[in-house]
Amino acid sequence: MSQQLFEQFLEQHCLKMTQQRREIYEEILKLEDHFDVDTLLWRLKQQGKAISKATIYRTLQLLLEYGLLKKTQVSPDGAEILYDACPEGCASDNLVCTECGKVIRFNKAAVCQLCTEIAGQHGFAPSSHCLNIFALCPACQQATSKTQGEQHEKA
Amino acid sequence: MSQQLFEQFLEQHCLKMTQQRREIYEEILKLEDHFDVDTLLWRLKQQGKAISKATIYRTLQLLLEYGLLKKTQVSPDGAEILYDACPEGCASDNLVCTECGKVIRFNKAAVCQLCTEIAGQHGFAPSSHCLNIFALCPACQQATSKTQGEQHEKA
DNA sequence: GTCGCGATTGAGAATCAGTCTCAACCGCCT
DNA sequence: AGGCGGTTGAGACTGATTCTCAATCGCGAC
Repeated sequence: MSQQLFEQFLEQHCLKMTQQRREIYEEILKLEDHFDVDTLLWRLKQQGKAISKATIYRTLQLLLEYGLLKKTQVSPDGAEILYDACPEGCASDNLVCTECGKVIRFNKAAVCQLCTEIAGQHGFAPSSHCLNIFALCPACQQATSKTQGEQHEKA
Repeated sequence: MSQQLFEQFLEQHCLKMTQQRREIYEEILKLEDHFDVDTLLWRLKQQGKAISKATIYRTLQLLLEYGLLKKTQVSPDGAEILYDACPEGCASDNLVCTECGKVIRFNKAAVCQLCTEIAGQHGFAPSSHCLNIFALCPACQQATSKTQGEQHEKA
């Protein structure tokens, strides 16, 4: 996804490309996969780009509306929500480590197929989906098994 | 899921079964599948059960921690979050109508299998997952196709 | 190049969901 | 019945997000 795409979107919807929108979007592209609003705010501030909170939220709102961004729940109890830059059309899913919060994005045709199938069974016309798999990453598995060696019962 | 189960959980964790907790949990059982905090608050108030906001949130927090409840994002842009009563162990998924917000819960072994497989491919040890399929329910499909008959191009 | 209009912005106020505080209260064990 | 510690309620508090509105900017028209 590029600046061009963003500009196209703005134009299509009779919106203006402003300095602020450009900077916010550039920063999102740099952040790649996923980020939270605080990080974005903080990084822009670090670069002396004094864009107001309101503008950042407004821009994120735009991106969400046009599907250039989506929100994702990154813990089973719904605690944290990150924004997740999302290449158009592609419903990318996340593999989230429940311990360290590491997120791996992936894109499996099988998931889309399954969703379409399930929706079809209920007479629904599928549009998109959102799958988060909560699991322990290799590093955290090691850490955990070590700890369990010491105290074998749960704390 | 029943009151018994809840009592077991409380006991296991050295927590007391109070009038308030019982009433909140009863109401959640009545609400079945999914609900939001406002609905719960409102319904309890309707019944003259003047349970404070704080207590309700505290109880929900408990249920979340012990996995008797989970949070679910019910729109692609992450707008609404519902609590979703969740029978133990079973990771149930949702089919959500993007138009009217109707939610259908389902439970497909194939989804779990796929998640386990994907996690495995990345060396992750799967624990749970959360899948929401966003689609148009039959009723809303009809409504939409009618509208499109009148104005065939996008608004 | 510059004019003008409507869209956009910034600063801070407002809102709102959720959390915290702490004294009063209650469940449960003895 | 008595007492301890967990639980509750009311409302203050917090922090994220949205709103307000005057000042500013982007961009098409001239």
